[in-house]
Amino acid sequence: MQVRKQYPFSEFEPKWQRFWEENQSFHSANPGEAGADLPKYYVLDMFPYPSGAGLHVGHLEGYTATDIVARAKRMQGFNVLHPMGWDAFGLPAEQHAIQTGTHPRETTKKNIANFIRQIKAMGFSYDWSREIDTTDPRYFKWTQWIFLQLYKKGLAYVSEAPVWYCPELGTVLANEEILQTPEGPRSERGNYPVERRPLRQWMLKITAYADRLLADLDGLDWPESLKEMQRNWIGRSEGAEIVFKIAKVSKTAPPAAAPDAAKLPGLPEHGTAARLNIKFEIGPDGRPILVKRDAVAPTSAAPSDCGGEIRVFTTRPDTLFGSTYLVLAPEHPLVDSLVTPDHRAAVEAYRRQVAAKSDLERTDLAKEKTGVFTGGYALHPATGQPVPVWIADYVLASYGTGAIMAVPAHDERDHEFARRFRLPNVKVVRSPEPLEPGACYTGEGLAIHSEFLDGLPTESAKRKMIAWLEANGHGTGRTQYKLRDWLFSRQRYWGEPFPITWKDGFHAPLDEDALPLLPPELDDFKPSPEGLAPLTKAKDWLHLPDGSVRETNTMPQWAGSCWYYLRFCDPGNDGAPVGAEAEKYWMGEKGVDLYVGGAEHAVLHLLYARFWHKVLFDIGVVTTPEPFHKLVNQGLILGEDNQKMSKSIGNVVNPDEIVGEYGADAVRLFEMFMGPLEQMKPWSTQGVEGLYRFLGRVWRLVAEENQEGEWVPSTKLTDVAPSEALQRRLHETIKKVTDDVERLQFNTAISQMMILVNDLTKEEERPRTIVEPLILLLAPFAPHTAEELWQRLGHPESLARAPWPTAEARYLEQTEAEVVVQVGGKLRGKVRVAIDAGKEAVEAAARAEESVRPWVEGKETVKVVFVPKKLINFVVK
RNA sequence: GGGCUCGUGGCGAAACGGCAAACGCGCCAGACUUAGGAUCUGGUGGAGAAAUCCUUGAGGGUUCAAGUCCCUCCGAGCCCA
Repeated sequence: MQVRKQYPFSEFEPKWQRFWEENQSFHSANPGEAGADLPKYYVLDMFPYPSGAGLHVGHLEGYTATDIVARAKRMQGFNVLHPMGWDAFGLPAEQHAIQTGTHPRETTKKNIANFIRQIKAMGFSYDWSREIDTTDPRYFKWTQWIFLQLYKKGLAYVSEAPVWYCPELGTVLANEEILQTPEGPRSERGNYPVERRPLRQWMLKITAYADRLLADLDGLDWPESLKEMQRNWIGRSEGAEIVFKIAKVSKTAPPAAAPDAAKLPGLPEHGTAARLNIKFEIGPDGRPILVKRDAVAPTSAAPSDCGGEIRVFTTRPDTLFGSTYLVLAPEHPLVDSLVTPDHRAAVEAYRRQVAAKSDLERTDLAKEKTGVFTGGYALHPATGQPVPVWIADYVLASYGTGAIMAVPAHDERDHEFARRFRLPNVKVVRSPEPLEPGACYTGEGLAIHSEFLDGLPTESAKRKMIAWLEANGHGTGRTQYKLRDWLFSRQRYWGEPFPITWKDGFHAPLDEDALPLLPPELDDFKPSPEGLAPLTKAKDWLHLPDGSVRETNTMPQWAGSCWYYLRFCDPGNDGAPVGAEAEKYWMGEKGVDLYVGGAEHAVLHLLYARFWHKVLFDIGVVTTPEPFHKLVNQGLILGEDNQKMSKSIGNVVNPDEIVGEYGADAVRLFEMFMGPLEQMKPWSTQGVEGLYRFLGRVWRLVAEENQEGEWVPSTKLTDVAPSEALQRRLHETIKKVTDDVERLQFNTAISQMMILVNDLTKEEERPRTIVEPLILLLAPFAPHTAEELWQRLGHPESLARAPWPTAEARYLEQTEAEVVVQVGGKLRGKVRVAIDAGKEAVEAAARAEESVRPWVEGKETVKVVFVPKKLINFVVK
């Protein structure tokens, strides 16, 4: 049964969408165009991956929030940049291509068309002339160009890195597609086992920017929790790298000869590992592990590989004298040369045991520390005494140098391990307060039992130890980052090809005027069984006349999203990623003024984009060091059952249906009314109905239905002068809505408009001078309804750029105030007094108040607290 | 295990240290109606006949005054390990 609509949204919503499109109502003026003299405001959504599933209500939340800001700012006299585009390279379309043979371009095109339909049905005020698509050659030409700039600055290098490979699917997978399960790592798709395989990879040297990425966080208007996540991800720790000489090696195993690289699984046919200065050893699992990387960019982070000494990293060099043993990661390359014959069996057994464990088991579930003694010893650099070398899985090969000096007295994990294996414990820091005997103290204090450090507080002890290490050649001060270089290549078809060729084992960049480099046409998108990229199949494309071959990896999906906000400023520019003038105007001092998107991008996208932006800043393409000034994460929208929306539970809300039933404006309002933008909150279709009713009430302020069922001007809407109370309510509303939009508190802005509408509904005659500003305030939230009512009120022009109402102080002024009377902090009554009444006057009025008198009479008043216009509190005995 | 965020009616939520629960959903009653799952009006945290008392995860503290600030604990979520 078709329920009668309260207002004809299904007629006027498409009508205004058409109007806005035909009139280009939301065109943003670039420098040189009319309108560019206005101050700019850049409000950006994280552009979506156009999936086959279409938009969900979570997208709509962020998009509605930014749209409200964009529309309000336009009315407030800003030249607003509010664009939309497509992060359209990606795995699902390629996976679909592998299964069906449909070219990813076709799937992508179809999905984008669907997204556009859904977005336009919501009435978002995007400037569609700026639409960009990362898979468009006119766009990725510049993605490739930026890669070349990174390459030329030495920030792109080749390495041999292990990647996840799934034999069952015949493809490599990104980290995000791997699930950690109790049975070990598995593919998200299909739940097949996956394994690490070393493949030639491009890396981007984001670590070179670690310090700036960390330092510049401070000036950003981002959620503190998000900044903290980035800080943790970068993971800067200051300390020292300390060298322990190996005391005696009972059996020196000759280093495993580098096997013929071409025979290694997964190496490209034109593999040139040896010339790339890549060296392998055979790991404990029989697989090759990388020990040395590309000579183009040697990294100092490689585990110590020159036998004879063990390098450890510590943040507490001041505790060196308390170090009683060393621990290597079981995978550490030095283990083989350290282990003595009588310990070899135990070490091998332990390594097998560790290899079988998932990372989860190694860390979280491993309550009891495990490890074995290698039989080997190292010399303590300060005391010259031999210290035993153990291996244990609580030390990870991938962090620091893959080796630690254990200080049981002052590190929890070392303490636990030492107790379990009865290793000695030497206290070298005195805690300011006495501790229980045998306790582990990890805080700061004065150094003891540390010879030349004795008596120094921790900070100076650290400095002095580093100086001593450096002076005596036992180590150096060092800053360590958890952040590692960015693995930038994928063995995929549907991504940007690298503008790189190979010849005789050397890579060379393509000329900039050869860009864009298009991917070859293929009809089979499967990677080869060895995990080679699909591009290797396109022999014509691969081989160049001069005998060189093209790079066959493609860039990851992150690449296109690293700079799209710049392209929006100047999308048609054929000579540069963004023109200088457009960049200067739109990216201004603060870059993007407001950026809204999901918290799932808190680290990767936002860190990668900041990195690229800084590189572009260094080469003069952009004028600010940071891209996004203010960032807000919209909260997740749960299903009506309070669970995460998922197909399998069947609680997914389809926006098309809801929009069809209640209209886009009701959905927009509800999305904002649910609660604070940043908060996680459940969907409620009944709640949409509430906002639908609200819009119906607003509609009926202006229009009423006649006998024929037509909407005609309401007879109750008149030119009567508003009451003082109504006038005040309007100006309160203007003030609150204006402030709340600025603070992105849309839920309370809507509440305030509801209060005004409720007041108006009760009036026999509704003054036009109140209703008109209300419609303008509502316009950013419910633009179709507002436009339609604005027109019905007799305005020929769209209100998209109508001036925003201003709250006038004279209507907000009060002559009287209601003062709360408390006795002993409890509410006992209220008195109305003149707005400027002083303490004495209010006290007298309060004491005279009937409801108050019994509580104060006959009692001694100790104190009277008076807050003008608010409260008076009698403290009695 | 560590870090961060958060616990308020039946539900979503409001609340510069100053009247807890605005606004909406739901529910109850009334009006208008042939009708109401439309609209309009009123009510709606708990106990109590009332005066009044109790109430913001639990417990403590600071303050004339605490949902809000501080400490301990419990629980949830996110991130990291």
